[in-house]
Amino acid sequence: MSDIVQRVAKLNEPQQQAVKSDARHLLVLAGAGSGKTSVLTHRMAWLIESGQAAPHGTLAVTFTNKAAREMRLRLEELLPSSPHGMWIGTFHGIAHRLLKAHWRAAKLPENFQVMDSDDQHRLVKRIINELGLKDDLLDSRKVQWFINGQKDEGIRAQFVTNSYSQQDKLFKQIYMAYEALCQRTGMVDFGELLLRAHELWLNNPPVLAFYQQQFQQVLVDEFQDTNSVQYAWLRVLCGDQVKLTVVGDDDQSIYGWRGAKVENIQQIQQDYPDTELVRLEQNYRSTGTILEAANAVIDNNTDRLGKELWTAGDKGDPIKLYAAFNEIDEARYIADSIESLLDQGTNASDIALLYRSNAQSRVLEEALIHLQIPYRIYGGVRFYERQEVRNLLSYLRLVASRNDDAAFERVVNVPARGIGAKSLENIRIVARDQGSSLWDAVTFMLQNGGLKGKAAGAVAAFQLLINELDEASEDMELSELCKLAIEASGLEAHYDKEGKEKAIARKENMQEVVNASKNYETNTEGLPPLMAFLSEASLDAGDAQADVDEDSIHLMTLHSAKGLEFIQVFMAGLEENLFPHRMSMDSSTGLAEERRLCYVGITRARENLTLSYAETRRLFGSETRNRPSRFIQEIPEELVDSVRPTLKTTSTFASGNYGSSNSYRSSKGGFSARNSDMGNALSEHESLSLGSRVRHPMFGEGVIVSASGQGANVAVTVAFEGEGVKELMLQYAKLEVI
DNA sequence: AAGATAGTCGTTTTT
DNA sequence: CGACTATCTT
Repeated sequence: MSDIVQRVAKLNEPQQQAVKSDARHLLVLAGAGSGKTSVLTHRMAWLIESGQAAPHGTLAVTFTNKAAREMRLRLEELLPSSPHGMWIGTFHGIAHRLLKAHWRAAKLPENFQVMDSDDQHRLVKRIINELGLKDDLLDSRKVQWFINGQKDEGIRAQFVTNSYSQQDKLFKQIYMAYEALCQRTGMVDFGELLLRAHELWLNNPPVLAFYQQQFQQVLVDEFQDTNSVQYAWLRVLCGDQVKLTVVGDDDQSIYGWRGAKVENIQQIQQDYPDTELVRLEQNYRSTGTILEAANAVIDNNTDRLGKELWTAGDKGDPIKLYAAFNEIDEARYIADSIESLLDQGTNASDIALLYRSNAQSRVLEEALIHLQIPYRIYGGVRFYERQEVRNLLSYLRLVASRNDDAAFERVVNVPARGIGAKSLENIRIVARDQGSSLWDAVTFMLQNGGLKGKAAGAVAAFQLLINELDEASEDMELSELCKLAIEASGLEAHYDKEGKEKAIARKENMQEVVNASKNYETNTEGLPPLMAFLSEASLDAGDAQADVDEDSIHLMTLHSAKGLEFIQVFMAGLEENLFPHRMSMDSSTGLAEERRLCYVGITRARENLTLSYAETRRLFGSETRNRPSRFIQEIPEELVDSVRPTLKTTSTFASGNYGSSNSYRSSKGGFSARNSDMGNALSEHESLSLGSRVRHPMFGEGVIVSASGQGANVAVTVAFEGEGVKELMLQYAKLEVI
């Protein structure tokens, strides 16, 4: 106890108030870098050490697995003994745990399986087909989006508001069929986990009472990210006994698109008028300059709860801004900068490279590889989303649950064993007609001669394979079962045949699954190891599996960067249409959320922040020109140091694509953006600048639209009239200025 | 039935 | 550009 008292004494005044509060409901509004996680973990330790909560009576909810792991780690440092029995996890993870424990009360099969969004999308497509609704106008992804949106709001198919719109009626019809199929095959999607967990409380008073008895303290991190169901679930759980602490920051609400409701912060004060409010506004993370920039940007949003971060620290270095010719130039600049940081002795792990969308990572990676800078990507194509990993897991899922249709469809013919589209279609029809899973349909068809010779044999062999794996699993460790599945399924031979680099990587990844499974051979909270492993695979992206040892820089989206901090931060791609992203630009709420995302990005930096944008960017196969992001302009000029000064220019930025030289226009007006300064690439070639008209002996006349490289390696992109866009090395191309 | 090839299409963020 | 589909050839 004395230990924690001493530690708490080191916190600042409002932090201590939050940690020690004995209010029944506590709302902590915590700005970026104000010690939010620290307050949360200290409070948990405080509550336990002071006897206000038993370890197993403490429930802490986070949004990401990373955050949950981090919290556990920090608690281990604070508590004399490891936090045994505490409930720490994501909303989804905790919902899953509850449903596994109370599957009967939740009206689920004991071996229900969790679907990820890819499984879900396939299922939606299948239903659209089966209902005979396949139509170019019906976008399966929109349907998926719709279903998830309804579930986020806690609305089951039958309660979807009736609408006269033809589309809404269709959506509702598909949702109904989807719900029925999931129930029939024991499949649960992400939204369903939360919805069921909520219904578990509502429909089973004894179960609810049990947990209300068990939990004395519930704590929620990143509360601004809770959606309607999560909030409802919390409210029911807390009843009029359990104490609730929530921590959040309305300025960091970046998941509105996924149903998150910032309003929950106000809602909780309405629902519980006695809620104690503590604000944490002192920032301990960033320099004065970085903080000022962040404040200036977020100040452009209206409807904020109001909060101004301040720091007692130094102003620090100015923010760097690099205006790149194109995305390759941008990547090169960033990689060069990182290299010199490393040369100066910065740890790679103190450097982060952030971007708006995953698609941006490839070019950046290439530049890093070129300079042999070790990096690690979070997110992107996640480990458990890789094709070979999913295939392997599908075999295991079938072992765990024969009714797992998603897994069945995925691997019944992978590797190819002669069960083609026709056979599968027949199986689907039987399954639909008798309302069974695909597996049961096959069993039925085999008994009744519903499948013809070749396909019948192949399907029977497949069933036998799964059954044998199941039997074998009885007396071997999980990792051995994985190994056996790789061999017996034929996946190993399948990828062996490809024999290329890719195939080798695939086999390595399958081996990685074997390794990962070893962690689940013991200590699985009462679940059978296979079950525990599979649900973890669905609920956790598997980021933790990547090589943790090497000191490497971090690459990730701005979204995944939330909650983290780095000494050096690079934010790439600050261009209109990319950041803010074009998909969120047509509404003021969308734009405000992009701005909060920018705020999140800026506040990740402790000492140095480098922003960059590219004047032209190759995206979706064609060259695009975008203006610098409005967020750049929102940062006070005096805080920014332009690496390549922006001058008035003769060119303008077209807002859309342009493919030929015709659409490249010169104009006097508009935005200030550099290009005639010629920066690194063109400065030695005095007569050339972006926008220069040139003549090539072969291609004729054209306009220079971008340039990159240095010294002898300057490359220019020229839009030739009639010949299209070409990239030329300046030292070889015989270009003549007109 | 399976593989190869051509052609189309849509492109954010994540548990 | 690349993931997915439709169509072809074997």
